Amino acid sequence: MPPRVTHERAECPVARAVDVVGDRWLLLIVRDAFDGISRFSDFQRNLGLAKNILSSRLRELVAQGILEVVPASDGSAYHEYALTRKGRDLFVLLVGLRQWGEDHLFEDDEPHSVLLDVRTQKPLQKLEARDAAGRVLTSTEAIVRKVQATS
Amino acid sequence: MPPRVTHERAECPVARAVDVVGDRWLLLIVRDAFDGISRFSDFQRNLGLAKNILSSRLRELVAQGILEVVPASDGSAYHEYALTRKGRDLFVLLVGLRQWGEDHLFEDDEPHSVLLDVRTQKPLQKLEARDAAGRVLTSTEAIVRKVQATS
DNA sequence: CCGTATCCATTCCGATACTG
DNA sequence: CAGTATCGGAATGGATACGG
Repeated sequence: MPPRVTHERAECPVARAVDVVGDRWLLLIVRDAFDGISRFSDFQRNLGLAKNILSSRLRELVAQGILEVVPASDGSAYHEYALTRKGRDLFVLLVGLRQWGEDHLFEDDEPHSVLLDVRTQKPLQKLEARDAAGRVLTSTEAIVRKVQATS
Repeated sequence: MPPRVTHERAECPVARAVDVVGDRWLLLIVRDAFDGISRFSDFQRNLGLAKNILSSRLRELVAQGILEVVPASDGSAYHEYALTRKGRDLFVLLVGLRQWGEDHLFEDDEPHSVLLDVRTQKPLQKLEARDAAGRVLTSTEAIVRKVQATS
Protein backbone atom coordinates (compact mmCIF):
# COMPACT_ATOMS: atom_id res chain seq x y z
CA MET A 1 0.00 0.00 0.00
CA PRO A 2 1.82 3.03 -1.34
CA PRO A 3 1.84 5.91 1.18
CA ARG A 4 0.78 8.34 -1.45
CA VAL A 5 0.59 8.71 -5.16
CA THR A 6 3.01 11.13 -6.75
CA HIS A 7 2.88 12.64 -10.19
CA GLU A 8 6.59 13.35 -10.53
CA ARG A 9 6.74 11.20 -13.62
CA ALA A 10 3.40 12.18 -15.06
CA GLU A 11 3.30 13.11 -18.72
CA CYS A 12 1.06 16.05 -17.88
CA PRO A 13 2.98 19.16 -16.86
CA VAL A 14 0.04 20.33 -14.78
CA ALA A 15 0.22 17.18 -12.70
CA ARG A 16 3.94 17.55 -12.11
CA ALA A 17 3.55 21.20 -11.20
CA VAL A 18 0.74 20.49 -8.76
CA ASP A 19 2.88 17.81 -7.22
CA VAL A 20 5.50 20.42 -6.46
CA VAL A 21 3.49 23.50 -5.52
CA GLY A 22 0.16 21.94 -4.56
CA ASP A 23 0.71 22.66 -0.92
CA ARG A 24 -0.73 25.06 1.60
CA TRP A 25 2.60 26.66 2.48
CA LEU A 26 5.03 26.48 -0.42
CA LEU A 27 3.43 29.15 -2.54
CA LEU A 28 2.95 31.47 0.40
CA ILE A 29 6.64 31.21 1.18
CA VAL A 30 7.39 32.02 -2.43
CA ARG A 31 4.98 34.94 -2.27
CA ASP A 32 6.84 36.31 0.73
CA ALA A 33 10.12 35.82 -1.09
CA PHE A 34 8.78 38.02 -3.88
CA ASP A 35 7.95 40.58 -1.24
CA GLY A 36 11.60 40.64 -0.27
CA ILE A 37 11.57 38.33 2.71
CA SER A 38 14.68 36.20 2.92
CA ARG A 39 15.31 35.19 6.53
CA PHE A 40 13.94 32.28 8.46
CA SER A 41 12.42 34.24 11.29
CA ASP A 42 10.87 36.77 8.95
CA PHE A 43 9.10 34.01 7.07
CA GLN A 44 8.03 32.50 10.33
CA ARG A 45 6.68 35.68 11.82
CA ASN A 46 4.96 36.72 8.65
CA LEU A 47 3.33 33.38 7.91
CA GLY A 48 2.69 32.28 11.46
CA LEU A 49 3.54 28.66 10.82
CA ALA A 50 5.43 26.27 13.06
CA LYS A 51 9.18 26.36 12.72
CA ASN A 52 9.52 22.70 11.90
CA ILE A 53 7.08 23.05 9.04
CA LEU A 54 8.84 26.12 7.75
CA SER A 55 12.12 24.30 8.01
CA SER A 56 10.88 21.35 5.99
CA ARG A 57 9.29 23.57 3.36
CA LEU A 58 12.39 25.69 2.92
CA ARG A 59 14.45 22.55 2.54
CA GLU A 60 12.01 21.29 -0.04
CA LEU A 61 12.08 24.56 -1.94
CA VAL A 62 15.86 24.50 -2.01
CA ALA A 63 15.88 20.87 -3.09
CA GLN A 64 13.48 21.76 -5.89
CA GLY A 65 15.70 24.62 -7.00
CA ILE A 66 13.03 27.22 -6.37
CA LEU A 67 14.99 28.90 -3.61
CA GLU A 68 18.71 28.89 -3.02
CA VAL A 69 20.76 29.55 0.05
CA VAL A 70 22.97 32.61 -0.22
CA PRO A 71 25.34 34.32 2.23
CA ALA A 72 23.69 36.94 4.38
CA SER A 73 23.73 40.33 2.72
CA ASP A 74 24.71 42.05 5.95
CA GLY A 75 27.69 39.86 6.62
CA SER A 76 26.07 38.11 9.55
CA ALA A 77 26.86 34.50 10.21
CA TYR A 78 23.62 33.16 8.85
CA HIS A 79 22.42 32.77 5.32
CA GLU A 80 19.38 33.89 3.43
CA TYR A 81 16.97 32.37 0.99
CA ALA A 82 16.70 33.81 -2.48
CA LEU A 83 14.52 32.99 -5.44
CA THR A 84 16.19 31.25 -8.32
CA ARG A 85 15.17 31.66 -11.92
CA LYS A 86 12.84 28.71 -11.49
CA GLY A 87 11.34 30.44 -8.48
CA ARG A 88 10.98 33.79 -10.18
CA ASP A 89 9.17 32.05 -13.00
CA LEU A 90 6.39 31.36 -10.52
CA PHE A 91 5.55 35.04 -10.54
CA VAL A 92 2.87 34.81 -13.15
CA LEU A 93 1.28 31.95 -11.25
CA LEU A 94 1.04 34.04 -8.12
CA VAL A 95 -0.48 36.83 -10.14
CA GLY A 96 -3.04 34.35 -11.41
CA LEU A 97 -3.84 33.15 -7.92
CA ARG A 98 -4.15 36.72 -6.73
CA GLN A 99 -6.49 37.76 -9.50
CA TRP A 100 -8.67 34.69 -9.11
CA GLY A 101 -8.82 35.30 -5.39
CA GLU A 102 -9.72 38.94 -5.88
CA ASP A 103 -12.48 38.04 -8.27
CA HIS A 104 -14.03 35.15 -6.42
CA LEU A 105 -13.01 35.06 -2.79
CA PHE A 106 -13.77 38.59 -1.62
CA GLU A 107 -16.98 40.47 -1.17
CA ASP A 108 -17.27 43.58 -3.26
CA ASP A 109 -16.68 45.86 -0.33
CA GLU A 110 -14.05 43.73 1.33
CA PRO A 111 -10.57 45.21 1.47
CA HIS A 112 -7.55 43.24 0.31
CA SER A 113 -3.93 43.79 -0.50
CA VAL A 114 -3.19 44.74 -4.09
CA LEU A 115 -0.32 44.19 -6.46
CA LEU A 116 0.76 47.37 -8.18
CA ASP A 117 3.03 48.36 -10.98
CA VAL A 118 5.82 50.08 -9.11
CA ARG A 119 6.14 52.86 -11.67
CA THR A 120 2.55 53.86 -12.21
CA GLN A 121 1.09 52.50 -8.95
CA LYS A 122 -1.70 50.98 -10.98
CA PRO A 123 -2.90 47.37 -10.78
CA LEU A 124 -1.82 44.89 -13.41
CA GLN A 125 -3.84 43.78 -16.39
CA LYS A 126 -5.87 40.66 -16.10
CA LEU A 127 -3.88 37.65 -17.15
CA GLU A 128 -5.13 36.08 -20.34
CA ALA A 129 -4.39 32.95 -22.26
CA ARG A 130 -3.50 33.82 -25.83
CA ASP A 131 -2.93 31.83 -28.98
CA ALA A 132 0.28 32.02 -30.96
CA ALA A 133 -1.00 35.06 -32.81
CA GLY A 134 -1.91 36.89 -29.62
CA ARG A 135 -5.65 36.36 -29.72
CA VAL A 136 -7.31 35.82 -26.36
CA LEU A 137 -8.26 32.19 -25.96
CA THR A 138 -11.01 30.73 -23.81
CA SER A 139 -10.85 27.29 -22.28
CA THR A 140 -13.16 25.87 -24.92
CA GLU A 141 -10.81 26.94 -27.68
CA ALA A 142 -7.92 24.92 -26.36
CA ILE A 143 -7.39 21.20 -26.24
CA VAL A 144 -4.84 18.88 -24.73
CA ARG A 145 -2.93 16.65 -27.09
CA LYS A 146 -2.04 13.59 -25.12
CA VAL A 147 1.61 13.04 -25.83
CA GLN A 148 4.07 15.11 -27.69
CA ALA A 149 6.33 12.79 -29.63
CA THR A 150 10.02 13.41 -29.07
CA SER A 151 10.92 13.53 -32.72
CA MET B 1 -4.33 24.15 19.74
CA PRO B 2 -6.05 24.90 16.47
CA PRO B 3 -6.02 21.89 14.15
CA ARG B 4 -4.79 23.95 11.29
CA VAL B 5 -4.44 27.53 10.31
CA THR B 6 -6.71 28.73 7.55
CA HIS B 7 -6.40 31.80 5.41
CA GLU B 8 -10.04 32.16 4.51
CA ARG B 9 -10.15 35.58 6.09
CA ALA B 10 -6.70 36.68 5.01
CA GLU B 11 -6.40 40.11 3.46
CA CYS B 12 -4.08 38.69 0.81
CA PRO B 13 -5.94 37.19 -2.16
CA VAL B 14 -3.06 34.83 -2.79
CA ALA B 15 -3.45 33.35 0.67
CA ARG B 16 -7.18 32.86 0.23
CA ALA B 17 -6.69 31.30 -3.17
CA VAL B 18 -4.02 28.92 -1.92
CA ASP B 19 -6.31 27.96 0.90
CA VAL B 20 -8.88 26.85 -1.64
CA VAL B 21 -6.82 25.28 -4.41
CA GLY B 22 -3.59 24.48 -2.58
CA ASP B 23 -4.28 20.81 -2.61
CA ARG B 24 -2.86 17.84 -4.44
CA TRP B 25 -6.14 16.82 -6.03
CA LEU B 26 -8.45 19.78 -6.49
CA LEU B 27 -6.67 21.33 -9.43
CA LEU B 28 -6.23 18.00 -11.15
CA ILE B 29 -9.95 17.42 -10.93
CA VAL B 30 -10.50 20.86 -12.41
CA ARG B 31 -7.99 20.09 -15.13
CA ASP B 32 -9.92 16.96 -16.02
CA ALA B 33 -13.13 18.95 -16.03
CA PHE B 34 -11.59 21.25 -18.64
CA ASP B 35 -10.78 18.16 -20.64
CA GLY B 36 -14.46 17.34 -20.69
CA ILE B 37 -14.66 14.82 -17.89
CA SER B 38 -17.85 15.10 -15.91
CA ARG B 39 -18.68 11.75 -14.32
CA PHE B 40 -17.54 10.33 -11.03
CA SER B 41 -16.04 7.15 -12.39
CA ASP B 42 -14.28 8.96 -15.21
CA PHE B 43 -12.55 11.23 -12.77
CA GLN B 44 -11.69 8.27 -10.64
CA ARG B 45 -10.30 6.18 -13.44
CA ASN B 46 -8.37 9.04 -14.94
CA LEU B 47 -6.85 10.30 -11.71
CA GLY B 48 -6.42 6.98 -9.98
CA LEU B 49 -7.40 8.29 -6.56
CA ALA B 50 -9.48 6.58 -3.91
CA LYS B 51 -13.20 7.02 -4.23
CA ASN B 52 -13.67 8.50 -0.81
CA ILE B 53 -11.08 11.15 -1.53
CA LEU B 54 -12.67 11.94 -4.87
CA SER B 55 -16.03 12.13 -3.18
CA SER B 56 -14.83 14.59 -0.57
CA ARG B 57 -13.02 16.71 -3.14
CA LEU B 58 -16.00 16.89 -5.45
CA ARG B 59 -18.16 17.92 -2.53
CA GLU B 60 -15.65 20.59 -1.63
CA LEU B 61 -15.50 21.86 -5.20
CA VAL B 62 -19.26 22.08 -5.34
CA ALA B 63 -19.38 23.81 -1.96
CA GLN B 64 -16.83 26.31 -3.22
CA GLY B 65 -18.88 26.97 -6.32
CA ILE B 66 -16.14 25.78 -8.65
CA LEU B 67 -18.15 22.83 -9.91
CA GLU B 68 -21.88 22.41 -9.98
CA VAL B 69 -24.05 19.34 -10.18
CA VAL B 70 -26.12 19.14 -13.32
CA PRO B 71 -28.53 16.51 -14.67
CA ALA B 72 -26.89 13.88 -16.80
CA SER B 73 -26.70 14.91 -20.44
CA ASP B 74 -27.74 11.46 -21.61
CA GLY B 75 -30.83 11.28 -19.46
CA SER B 76 -29.39 8.63 -17.20
CA ALA B 77 -30.32 8.61 -13.54
CA TYR B 78 -27.09 10.10 -12.30
CA HIS B 79 -25.82 13.61 -12.47
CA GLU B 80 -22.66 15.18 -13.77
CA TYR B 81 -20.21 17.77 -12.59
CA ALA B 82 -19.72 20.92 -14.61
CA LEU B 83 -17.44 23.90 -14.23
CA THR B 84 -19.06 27.11 -13.10
CA ARG B 85 -17.87 30.54 -14.10
CA LYS B 86 -15.66 30.54 -11.02
CA GLY B 87 -14.23 27.22 -12.11
CA ARG B 88 -13.67 28.28 -15.71
CA ASP B 89 -11.80 31.29 -14.43
CA LEU B 90 -9.17 28.87 -13.17
CA PHE B 91 -8.20 28.20 -16.76
CA VAL B 92 -5.41 30.73 -16.88
CA LEU B 93 -4.02 29.32 -13.65
CA LEU B 94 -3.84 25.85 -15.14
CA VAL B 95 -2.14 27.28 -18.18
CA GLY B 96 0.39 28.88 -15.85
CA LEU B 97 0.99 25.64 -14.01
CA ARG B 98 1.37 23.81 -17.28
CA GLN B 99 3.87 26.26 -18.70
CA TRP B 100 5.91 26.35 -15.53
CA GLY B 101 5.92 22.57 -15.44
CA GLU B 102 6.98 22.36 -19.07
CA ASP B 103 9.81 24.77 -18.49
CA HIS B 104 11.18 23.42 -15.25
CA LEU B 105 9.99 19.90 -14.56
CA PHE B 106 10.81 18.09 -17.78
CA GLU B 107 14.06 17.18 -19.42
CA ASP B 108 14.56 18.67 -22.83
CA ASP B 109 13.93 15.41 -24.59
CA GLU B 110 11.16 14.26 -22.32
CA PRO B 111 7.74 13.98 -23.92
CA HIS B 112 4.70 15.58 -22.32
CA SER B 113 1.14 16.43 -23.16
CA VAL B 114 0.59 19.81 -24.76
CA LEU B 115 -2.19 22.35 -24.76
CA LEU B 116 -3.05 23.51 -28.26
CA ASP B 117 -5.16 26.16 -29.83
CA VAL B 118 -7.96 24.11 -31.31
CA ARG B 119 -8.03 26.15 -34.52
CA THR B 120 -4.40 26.36 -35.43
CA GLN B 121 -3.15 23.37 -33.44
CA LYS B 122 -0.34 25.51 -32.17
CA PRO B 123 0.72 25.92 -28.54
CA LEU B 124 -0.34 29.00 -26.64
CA GLN B 125 1.77 32.04 -25.97
CA LYS B 126 3.66 32.23 -22.75
CA LEU B 127 1.61 33.90 -20.07
CA GLU B 128 2.95 37.26 -19.03
CA ALA B 129 2.17 39.75 -16.34
CA ARG B 130 1.49 43.13 -17.88
CA ASP B 131 0.98 46.60 -16.51
CA ALA B 132 -2.11 48.64 -17.20
CA ALA B 133 -0.63 49.85 -20.46
CA GLY B 134 0.19 46.36 -21.67
CA ARG B 135 3.91 46.42 -20.98
CA VAL B 136 5.39 43.14 -19.76
CA LEU B 137 6.19 43.36 -16.08
CA THR B 138 8.78 41.41 -14.14
CA SER B 139 8.42 40.53 -10.50
CA THR B 140 10.78 43.30 -9.44
CA GLU B 141 8.61 45.90 -11.11
CA ALA B 142 5.59 45.08 -9.01
CA ILE B 143 4.91 45.64 -5.36
CA VAL B 144 2.21 44.67 -2.91
CA ARG B 145 0.32 47.47 -1.24
CA LYS B 146 -0.78 46.10 2.08
CA VAL B 147 -4.41 47.03 2.32
CA GLN B 148 -6.76 48.54 -0.16
CA ALA B 149 -9.01 50.96 1.64
CA THR B 150 -12.71 50.43 1.01
CA SER B 151 -13.42 53.98 0.05
C1' DC C 1 19.06 34.48 15.62
C1' DC C 2 18.56 30.00 13.08
C1' DG C 3 17.28 26.24 13.07
C1' DT C 4 16.63 20.79 14.72
C1' DA C 5 14.26 17.25 17.53
C1' DT C 6 10.46 15.40 19.81
C1' DC C 7 5.64 14.81 21.07
C1' DC C 8 0.91 14.67 20.02
C1' DA C 9 -3.52 15.57 17.74
C1' DT C 10 -5.54 15.99 13.45
C1' DT C 11 -5.94 15.14 8.78
C1' DC C 12 -5.03 12.66 4.50
C1' DC C 13 -5.18 8.93 1.71
C1' DG C 14 -5.47 4.25 -0.15
C1' DA C 15 -7.84 -0.20 0.12
C1' DT C 16 -11.79 -2.56 0.75
C1' DA C 17 -16.51 -3.64 1.67
C1' DC C 18 -21.06 -2.29 1.06
C1' DT C 19 -25.63 0.21 -0.53
C1' DG C 20 -29.00 1.82 -4.08
C1' DC D 1 -22.59 3.43 -12.09
C1' DA D 2 -22.23 6.46 -8.12
C1' DG D 3 -21.25 6.87 -4.27
C1' DT D 4 -20.87 5.98 1.46
C1' DA D 5 -18.61 3.66 5.54
C1' DT D 6 -14.84 2.05 7.82
C1' DC D 7 -10.08 0.95 8.79
C1' DG D 8 -5.14 1.65 9.31
C1' DG D 9 -0.94 3.68 8.01
C1' DA D 10 1.29 7.91 6.65
C1' DA D 11 1.87 12.66 6.53
C1' DT D 12 0.71 17.24 8.34
C1' DG D 13 0.96 20.79 11.55
C1' DG D 14 1.28 23.16 16.10
C1' DA D 15 3.78 23.56 20.48
C1' DT D 16 7.67 23.21 22.88
C1' DA D 17 12.31 22.19 24.20
C1' DC D 18 16.83 22.27 22.87
C1' DG D 19 21.62 23.30 20.46
C1' DG D 20 24.81 26.16 17.34
